[in-house]
Amino acid sequence: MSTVAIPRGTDTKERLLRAAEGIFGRHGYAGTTLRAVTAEAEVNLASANYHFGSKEALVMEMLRQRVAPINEERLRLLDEAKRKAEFGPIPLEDILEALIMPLGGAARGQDGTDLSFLQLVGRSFSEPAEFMRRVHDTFFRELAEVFMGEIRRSCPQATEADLWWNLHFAINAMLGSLSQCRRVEAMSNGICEAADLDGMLNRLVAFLANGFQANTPPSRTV
Amino acid sequence: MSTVAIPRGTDTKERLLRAAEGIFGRHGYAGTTLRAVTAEAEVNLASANYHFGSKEALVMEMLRQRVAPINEERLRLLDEAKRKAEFGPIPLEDILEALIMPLGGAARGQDGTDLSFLQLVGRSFSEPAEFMRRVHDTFFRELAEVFMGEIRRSCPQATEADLWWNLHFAINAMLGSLSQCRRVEAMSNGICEAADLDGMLNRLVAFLANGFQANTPPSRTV
DNA sequence: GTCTATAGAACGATAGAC
DNA sequence: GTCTATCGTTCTATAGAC
Repeated sequence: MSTVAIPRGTDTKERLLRAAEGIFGRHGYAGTTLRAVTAEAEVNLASANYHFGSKEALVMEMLRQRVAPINEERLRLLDEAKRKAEFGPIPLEDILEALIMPLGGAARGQDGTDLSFLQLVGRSFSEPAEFMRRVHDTFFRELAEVFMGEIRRSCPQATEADLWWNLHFAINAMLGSLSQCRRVEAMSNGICEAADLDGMLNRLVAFLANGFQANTPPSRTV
Repeated sequence: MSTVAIPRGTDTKERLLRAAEGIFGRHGYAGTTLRAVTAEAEVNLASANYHFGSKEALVMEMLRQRVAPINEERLRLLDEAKRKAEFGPIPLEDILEALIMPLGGAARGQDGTDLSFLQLVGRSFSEPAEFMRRVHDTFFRELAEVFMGEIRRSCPQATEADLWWNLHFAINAMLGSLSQCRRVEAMSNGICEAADLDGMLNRLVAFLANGFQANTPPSRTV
């Protein structure tokens, strides 16, 4: 059930955050109980409320600490790509790489690839809990604006609606495909391996870059 | 909070299924309580267990009744496209339309477009609950095999790994984008309208058809 | 089939000793 | 900061009257 045990010597607050990450990623917010978190963290039940005040605050803090560095890395890579393009339009592939690759980096811990982390990120986006959607929207909205600025410069022929729809499809394809990456193994009878993180991410970038070429389609009847 | 009231005269079992659909779509399995379902259905709390035996059985039955007709329609459209192509390779757009458009049809009830239904379908795929993933995999695996057969014939140049990865991306983009379609409105400041179901689905088909052109990408370092 | 009532377990949160 | 103990709530599920 548990993944890798949290090392001894880690203090209670940190143990709680790490345990919450695993449980929340596996069971979602409503399915996460403080009893399960404190058991996995091997700390007292009361310590969760002592350190964070509430279940909601614990999960929020966990999410914030995890998402913030990823977004920073995304902006760093985007900036790097901008300079590489000598401040002209950035190739679409490079923009998508800046968006996607930091997820791979964050999933690669010292104990090898941690696919459950991708599940965590995906779940945080599709959570039914209202407060979580609000926070995640806030996190993501700024980032989306910045990325959209570069995408717009790289696709001058597309309309605003084209661009936003395609970005919407790309974001959801990214989060869904990565968080559900175990399914592709079952579906393909093992032909595809989710553990090949680089292969997966490169394929995803290629798929989305192609998808982004789609513009307003002609009306279609089925 | 509630959507459209369930009409009078509907029998208890049906009322429960309809109410479960709304609540589950909005709050997920763990967040769905029989109290909320029976309250929305305006029936007695005990009736849920009387008619279905358990919360799990109720949600399963609701899902089964909803997903089965959609999959039938998908196969019907695929067959129609096959005949239209005179049993040669089907254009990729037509295959994707057969996969996607039935979701739009199912979301269009007599009371206009019901976007919460798309949320329900998306949620059923990303549910953390183990039993639900198992069932959904079963539902979907057969369908994926059939569709993959046609996709394979339409993309003879692609490797098996290419095809399965791209199908994986397409399925997740479809479910994620549709179930989270409200976000695109917020993100784009109203430029994109999720209520324009046809526009959304046509754009999605175009995006995914382009994405599918992507094959094994060259190794890439970031 | 539909109700009331409640069993029995799990939940988040907290009071208060150490 | 960490514990035990427990409060008050909510949950699924069921027993039993009608």
